[in-house]
Amino acid sequence: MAFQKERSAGFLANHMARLFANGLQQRIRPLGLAPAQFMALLALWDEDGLTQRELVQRLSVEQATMANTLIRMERDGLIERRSHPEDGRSQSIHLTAKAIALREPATQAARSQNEAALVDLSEDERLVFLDMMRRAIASMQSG
Amino acid sequence: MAFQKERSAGFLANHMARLFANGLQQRIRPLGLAPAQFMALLALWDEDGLTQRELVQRLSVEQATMANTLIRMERDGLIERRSHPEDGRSQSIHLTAKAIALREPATQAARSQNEAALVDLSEDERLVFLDMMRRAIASMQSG
DNA sequence: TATCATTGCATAGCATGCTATTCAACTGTT
DNA sequence: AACAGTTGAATAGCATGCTATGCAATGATA
Repeated sequence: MAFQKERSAGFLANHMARLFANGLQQRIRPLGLAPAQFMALLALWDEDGLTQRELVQRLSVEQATMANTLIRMERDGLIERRSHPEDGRSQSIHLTAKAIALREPATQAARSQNEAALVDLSEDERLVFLDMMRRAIASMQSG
Repeated sequence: MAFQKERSAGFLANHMARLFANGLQQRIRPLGLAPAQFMALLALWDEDGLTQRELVQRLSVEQATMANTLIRMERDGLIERRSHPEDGRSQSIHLTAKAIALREPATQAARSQNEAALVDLSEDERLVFLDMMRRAIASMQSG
């Protein structure tokens, strides 16, 4: 029996995630944001002054990935780093006024992209869909 | 109302796709394959001798992305290019014996990864899940 | 206290994916 | 045949993500 990519959850997940990322990128590019920067901002809008390690935990990416994203965010004037008073190894990451001001337009762009993706699903189906994704994530994380 | 990433389809899709890719990578690394190479092989196992343009259409990636993947596949001895008899611009992409031999173990690895991801979903739920992903993909492609 | 392990972060190197650009080969039209 | 437009592919440049290393600061322990 042949392996059919259209019946493969992994293939579909990859394709879907690329479309999400591309769509979000189109919408937030005018704001001067890239998708991974937006993800980091989500965590920082919720709680400013996190350390790199805490961002890594909240976004489930590798430390090296976050380090590079933070370099680009600092370059783009979205964050500044302050030395941590209690631990000379770590820094706390703080939003600039520019980044704070982007909260509403950026989250609105993300909501708009989610809506575009789920437009064909009913309200009930959307809840089921999100739940199934969470369950797949949990299975892959534990396994 | 705050934007909550755990309720965002895009955020979950990104996370899920990364876990799929990482899991597949672990499983096919011993075969000397990378995830994007596996995706290209899926199309070529099904139909050998495709052109780069045809691969682009089947896998829904940009031409430049496929060009780079093919460079790595040629480097790794998975494909060879033959000049197209009817069009001097294009080449047909052919599998090597090495790539042909990888079909069974590689597709088995992918099936295994899909199973690990969906282990918590019933057979009916899996069908619903795949269908919802296809619908989200269709919505984002058309919109 | 001297040593060893752990932890937080930076860096190198690579794969994947994108946009933009370039170039050569093909097509169609005049 | 000559020109313009189209198409197939390569390349440059960048973002995101990963693994593997290295290093300095911290902690724990003999």
